[in-house]
Amino acid sequence: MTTVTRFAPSPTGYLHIGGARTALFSWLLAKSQGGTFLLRVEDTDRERSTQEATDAIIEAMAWLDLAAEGTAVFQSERFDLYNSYIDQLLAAGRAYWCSCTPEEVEAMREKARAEGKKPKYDGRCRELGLGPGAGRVVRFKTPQDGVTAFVDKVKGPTAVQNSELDDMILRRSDGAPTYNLAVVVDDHDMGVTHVLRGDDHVANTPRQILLYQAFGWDVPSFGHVPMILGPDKAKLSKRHGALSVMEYKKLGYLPEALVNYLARLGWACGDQEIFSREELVKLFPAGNLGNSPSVFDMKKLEWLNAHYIKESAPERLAALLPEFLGDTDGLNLDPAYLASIIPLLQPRAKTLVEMADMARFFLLPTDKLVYDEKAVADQLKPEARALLAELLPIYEEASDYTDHKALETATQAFLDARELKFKAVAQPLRVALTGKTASPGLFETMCVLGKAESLARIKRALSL
RNA sequence: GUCCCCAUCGUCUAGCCUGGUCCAGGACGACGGCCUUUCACGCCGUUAACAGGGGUUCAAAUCCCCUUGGGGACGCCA
Repeated sequence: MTTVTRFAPSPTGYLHIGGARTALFSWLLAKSQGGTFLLRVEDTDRERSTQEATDAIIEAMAWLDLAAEGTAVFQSERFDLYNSYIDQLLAAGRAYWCSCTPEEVEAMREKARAEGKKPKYDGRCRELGLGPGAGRVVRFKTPQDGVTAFVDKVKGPTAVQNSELDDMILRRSDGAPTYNLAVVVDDHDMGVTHVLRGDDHVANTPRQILLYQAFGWDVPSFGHVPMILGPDKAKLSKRHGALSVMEYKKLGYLPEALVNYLARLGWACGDQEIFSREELVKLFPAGNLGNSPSVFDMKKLEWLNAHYIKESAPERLAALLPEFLGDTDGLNLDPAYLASIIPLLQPRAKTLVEMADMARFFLLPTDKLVYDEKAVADQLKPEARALLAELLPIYEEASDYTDHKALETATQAFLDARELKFKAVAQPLRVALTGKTASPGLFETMCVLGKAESLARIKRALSL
C-alpha cells in the first residue's frame, strides 16, 4: 500500500511557521516512501474562512516548494458527502438528533466544572429518538465504556477512557459538518494512510478513531508533532516576531534555509545540520521526531540562511535582489552587473535584506553616491587626500580591471616606494570608492565597479 | 477543575528502546584568539546540560516510583 499523507490547514489566516513544519514533515513522509502528498482546505467554518487565506497558504507552500498532488480538496464543496455519511450513522443507530441549545449545553458544562468534573454534554437526548428539526444537531453516540488506544508515531502508545469523551456534534444546526466528522470522512475518502499533524489534535484522535470504527473503516496511522515555542517558552505567536512563512521571504530568507531550519526543529538525524532536499527525503525516516516542544531560534535560522546564500548561484540571487532594494530609482540593475557584485556580498550577508543594503553603493551612479559624513571626516584628511591624488594616475594607467591582484600589486609598489604601510591608503580609498568604512575587498570592488566608475569616485571624493 | 503529554548546555539536539565505550557528543549563540586593507567569511579554542528526590543494579542520562516545573485538550473552531 502506498503512503498517502496530507496537509489540512483551515484558511483563517496565513501559513504560519508551525503549520509549515507539519506540512513539511507530511510532505517528507510521503516522498520518503515514494508516496503521495495531498492538500485539503478545511473551510467548513464559512464565517472564518477566506479566499485570501487560501491563496496565501497555497502561495507559501509553493514558495517552500511543498507541492501537493493534484488539486486541493475543499471541504466546503463536500457537504453532501458528509451528510450522507451522517445519515448512515443515524440509520445505524450510532448517532442521534439532539435539541439542546448551546446555552443549555454550556450550563451542563458549567455545572460539571463546578462539581470538579470534566465539562461534558450529558447525553440527555441520546435515547429520545428525536428526528430532524430546526436548531437540532446530530451527535455521535460515543461508547460509554472501554478504552480507545492507538500508537502515536511520535508520542508512542496513547490511550483514553471512552468515559472521558462526550457525544460530539457531527452535524451543526446549520447543516454544516463539524471538524471531527469531516476529517474522518475526508481522510478515508482521500485514501490517507498517515496523518501527521499538530500536537493540539491528540485529544481529537480517539474521537476520530471511534468514528472510523463506527464506519467500519481502516484507521490510519497517527503522529502528533509537538508545537513550536517562542523564546519565552510560550506558544509561538505574533509578539515573538514573524509568524507567517511569507514574512520570512520579505525578511530576506531563502526557502531552502527555512525548510532546513524547520526540518531540524523537532527532528534530527545524528549530528548533521545541513540537509539538501534530497537528503531530507532520503534521511527523514532514519531520523528521530522529537516529542517535546522546541523553541524557535532566529539566530540559527540566520546562520542557515547565510550558509545557503553562500551556496547560491549569483545569477539566482541577482534575480531575487531587486525586490529588496526599496527605492530603485537611478540604480543600475543590469542583471549581469548585479551578478558580478554578488560574489563579493555572499560571504557577508545573512539575509537578502542585508545584501541589498550592502549592494547599494555599487548600484548608485557616482554623482548619487552617498558619503558617510563621519567616514569622510575621519578618513579623508589632507594627507590621505594627497595620497589618493597621487594614486589616481596609477589607476588611470592600469588597464586591466579584471585582475584585482594586479591593482593591488600596483598599489603596493607605489606604497613601497614611499615606505608607507598599506593601512595609510586602505581606509581613505575605501571611503572614496564606497562612501563607507566597511566594504568588500578594495580591489575586488574596483574591478566590479570598472575603471571609469572607480576613477570617477576617487575624483569625487577628492572634491568633497 | 478534569484528562493527557513533556523534561540533556541559553537554544536546536545526539545518546535513552537494547543500562557500562558518556567525568555526556555535535550545531547555533556568546566569549577569546588566529587570519587580515575595513567589514565579513574561514580556522582554532573556551563557556555551558542529564530538573529534584528515592529506588533497582556491581554499574543509570539510560529501567521503576514520587515530587517539582512546563505545556496541551476539554466549542454548533479547526
